[in-house]
Amino acid sequence: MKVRKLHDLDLSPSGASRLQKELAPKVVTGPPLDPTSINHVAGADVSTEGDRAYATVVVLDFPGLAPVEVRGFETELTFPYVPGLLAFREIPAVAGALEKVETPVDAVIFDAQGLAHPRRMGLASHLGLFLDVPSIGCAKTRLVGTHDEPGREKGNATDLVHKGEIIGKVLRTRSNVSPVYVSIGNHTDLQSAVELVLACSPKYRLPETTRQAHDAANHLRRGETLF
DNA sequence: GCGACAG
DNA sequence: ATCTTGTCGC
Repeated sequence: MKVRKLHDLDLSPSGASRLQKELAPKVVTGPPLDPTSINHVAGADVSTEGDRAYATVVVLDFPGLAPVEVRGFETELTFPYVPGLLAFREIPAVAGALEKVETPVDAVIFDAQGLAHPRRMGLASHLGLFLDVPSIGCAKTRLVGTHDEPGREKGNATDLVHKGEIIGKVLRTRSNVSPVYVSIGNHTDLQSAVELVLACSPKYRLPETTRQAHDAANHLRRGETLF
């Protein structure tokens, strides 16, 4: 998969925050995704151990969700975890794994926020700026924004609002499980993002993409086999 | 100043 | 993210 040349991410926290503000206007919201034309969906995740990062990307056929390709990339972590600056810590590792993907992918779902970020530049949007395919953010917990509790049945969702803007959706992917936070990464719209995440979560709370990528990342970290 | 805070 | 046992509920 092509990952455009990314700028230096080795900045100071304040410099990183400034960069996010100037990149935010570059995100393209829309157009909608046509599920019919989606043949492959990818999921990415990172497992860490000390200062080492183990990133993986799993490509699943769609709508079957069977894995067709798994890639891993290991590198050193140079940036600390700072709420709001996760991209600067994990992008180097994830980008390395994405570059190894050979299967044509139609959309990527990241285990992070997209526009649902204080400066509208979560990892899914940031990395999405360097990809030619639509990206989506699907996080397990909230970073910013307020929302009402979505209905308890699968498919229910409420708006995630921040500073008067709808920055994402709080989606119940299964009945009676805690909801996930879905937001636009780049090159797609919120409606499509929600539908794709739902289509990828037929059995578990988290989409199959993130579940499998998470498993693969742990395998990589423990030096086990990747598919 | 206090509390919140993706992974 | 990672460290960790049992336990409550569908």
